[in-house]
Amino acid sequence: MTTIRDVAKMAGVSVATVSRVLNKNGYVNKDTENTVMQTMKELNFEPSPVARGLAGKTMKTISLILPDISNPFFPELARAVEDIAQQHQFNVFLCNSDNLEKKEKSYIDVMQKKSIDGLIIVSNTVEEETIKKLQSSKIPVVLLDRPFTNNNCSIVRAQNTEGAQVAVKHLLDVGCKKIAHISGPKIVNPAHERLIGYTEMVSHFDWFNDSFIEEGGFDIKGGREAMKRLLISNPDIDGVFAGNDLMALGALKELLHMGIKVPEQVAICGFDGIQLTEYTEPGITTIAQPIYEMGALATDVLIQKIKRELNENKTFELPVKLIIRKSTKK
Amino acid sequence: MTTIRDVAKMAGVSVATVSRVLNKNGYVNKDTENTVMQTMKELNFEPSPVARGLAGKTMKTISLILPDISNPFFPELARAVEDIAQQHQFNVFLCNSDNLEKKEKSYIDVMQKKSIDGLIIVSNTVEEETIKKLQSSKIPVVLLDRPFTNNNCSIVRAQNTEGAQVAVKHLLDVGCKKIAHISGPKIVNPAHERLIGYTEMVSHFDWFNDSFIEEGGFDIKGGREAMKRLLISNPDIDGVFAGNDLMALGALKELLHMGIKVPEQVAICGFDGIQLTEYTEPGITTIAQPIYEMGALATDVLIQKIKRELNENKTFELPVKLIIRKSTKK
DNA sequence: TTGAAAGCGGTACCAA
DNA sequence: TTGGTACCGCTTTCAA
Repeated sequence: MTTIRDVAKMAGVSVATVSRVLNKNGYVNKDTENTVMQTMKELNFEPSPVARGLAGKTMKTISLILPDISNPFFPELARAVEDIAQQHQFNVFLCNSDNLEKKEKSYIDVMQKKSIDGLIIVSNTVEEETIKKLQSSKIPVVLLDRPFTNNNCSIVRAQNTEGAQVAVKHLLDVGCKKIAHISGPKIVNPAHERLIGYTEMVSHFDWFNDSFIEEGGFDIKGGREAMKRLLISNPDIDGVFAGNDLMALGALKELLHMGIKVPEQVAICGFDGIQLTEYTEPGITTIAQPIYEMGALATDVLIQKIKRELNENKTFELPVKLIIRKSTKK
Repeated sequence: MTTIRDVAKMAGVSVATVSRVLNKNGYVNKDTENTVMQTMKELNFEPSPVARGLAGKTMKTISLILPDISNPFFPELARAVEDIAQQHQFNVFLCNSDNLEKKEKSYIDVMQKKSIDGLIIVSNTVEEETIKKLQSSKIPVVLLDRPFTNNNCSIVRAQNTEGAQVAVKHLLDVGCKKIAHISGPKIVNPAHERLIGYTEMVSHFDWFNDSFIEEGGFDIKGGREAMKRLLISNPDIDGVFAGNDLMALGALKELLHMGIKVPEQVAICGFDGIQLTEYTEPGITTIAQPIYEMGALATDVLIQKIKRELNENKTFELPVKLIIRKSTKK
C-alpha cells in the first residue's frame, strides 16, 4: 500500500501539500501540483477511505435500509442505488429492516459509528427522532415513499393516489360495475394513499360501502385471504384493485381456486409493476412505478447532498404508468 | 460519541488497559477489568470500527459480490448473507458485477482499501490472481458455486450434476421420450455441470445427438430463443430440461406461443427453485437449490474464518430437491 | 499488571 | 505557497 507520505517523499514536498492537491483545497503552486499529481499516478496512490473517515471526512459509503431485499419490489431499487453509487465511487451497505423500528435504529446507530456519508431509507416505522440524530451529525438522508410532516429530508416517491385513480378508472372503463379494494397495511403510507385514490373514485357510487375494502398484508397470502373475505361479503364483485402486485397475485390465486374466471367474471389490477405480474396466467394489469428511476434519483440526490452541491430538501414525485395485461381484458 | 479515552479517564486507568479488556487480550487484573467493564456500560461505550480498521483490525464489514441483485436468484441469497452477518454484528457491502471481470477487480480493489474483513463472491469470471491478492492480505474469501482448481478458498455449492440427473430422470418417469436441454453459458460452472448431468442420463439413447442441446443465456429471452431453435431442429421433442428457471420460463412462453401444450405435448423442468416458478401457468417443475442455506452457510464459514476459528478450506456441497409442478404432470 | 507512547493514513490549523 | 504537527480513536510494543 502506498501512502500519502510515500508520495510526499517522492515528490519532495510535505504531506500537507499532497493532502492539499488531493482535496483541491488550500493554495498550491501549479507546478508543485503537477509534480504531485504525477507522483500520485506513478505510485498509483489512492487515499485510504478508512483514514479519511477517521479524520472526519467522507468514506464514500452510503447505506440503504429497506424492509426486505427478497421482496420482489426491492431488488431493482437496490440495483439502481448501487449502480449510481458505483458511478460516483461510493459503496452501498445493504440493510434489511423487516419494517422493525428496532432494527432500523440499530442499523442507523452502527452506520453512524462507521462514518457513512449518507442514508437512503424505505420505511414506514422509522421515527423522526432517529433521522434527526443522523442529521445532527450532518449525515444526509433521503426517504423513499415516506413523507414526514416535518420536511427535513429529501423525499422520492411515486404518484400513489393518482395511480390508484388510474387503476380504478381503467377497471371502470373495461366495464366493471362493482370494484373492491385490497389495501396494504394502513400504517404504510403508500398503501394509505392508494386507498384514498380508490375511495375518491368509487365513493359516489350507490353500491359502495366499507365492505368493499379489505386489508391484506402487502403479501401474497394477505391478498389471498382478503380476496376470500371479499367474496363472502360481496359475491357480486366484478373488479378488484389491489394495493400492490403481490396481493393482486394472491387475489388471482384465490379467484382461480374458487373457479372464478379472470378477467371474464372478475378483473384484477395491481400496483408496483414487479416482473412477476408479467408471467402469471393471466398476466396481471398493474400500475407500474418507475422503480429503477426512483432508486437512481434518490441516490443522485443523496450524493449531491453529500457533496454539498445541493442543500434544499425537495420532494420528487414520479409518475406511474398503467400496464394493461390479460387480467383486465374482458 | 464516547471514546476509549473517556472510559479510561472515568475508570482511572490507562487507554491501553481499556483496550486490553475490550479485546480480551493481554494481562489485566480481574478487579480493574470489572471496573472498566462497568464504566463501558455506564458510558455506553462502543469502539469505533473505523479507528479499529485504521489500526489494522476488523471493521466488522464483509462484502458480497454477485452478478446482479435484480436477477431473481440472488435476493434470497443476499438476504441470507445479510441475516447471518447481522447476527454477528457485521455489515454487508452489496456489489453487482454483471459478471464483468473488470468490475469484480475494481470492487475487490476498493474493498481492500476499505479494510473489509471478508468476501463472498458468486462469479465465473474472477481470476485466481485477484483472489490471491486478497488472500495475501489475509482477507478470507468464500466462493459460491465457483470451484477453482487450486483450492485455496472455502466453497459452497449445490449438487448440480446430481440435480440435473434427477431432473432428467423425472422427465423420463413422466413418460418423456425425447428430452432436450437448454444449457446455460458454457463458461458458467454450474451450467456446465448441469449439462454433464443431462448428458450422462441421455447419451445412451439412440435418438440423442448434439442437436438436443441449445445454449440460452441463463435468462428468459435466451431460454425462449433456444426453445425456438430446438423446435426447428427437433420438432418431436416432448421434454425439456432447462439449466435454470428463467430459461425454463422462456421456453414455456415460446411453447405456449407456438400453441404447444405444456405439459401434455412437452413437459418442462427448470433448475434453481426461484419463486417465480410457482406462479406461472402451468407452474414449473424445478430442481430447487437451498438458496438461503447456501448464503447462510457461506456467511457462517466466512465469519468463522475471519475470527480465525476455522482454518482449513472446505467445500460444502448442498443437496437439491425436486419440486414437482404442473409443467411435468402429463 | 499497568502505562506511555508510537503508530495506522489521512486532515487541517498555525507558522514560516 | 509551503511545511510542521497535533489530532481522529484505537492497537500494540516496550518499560516500568
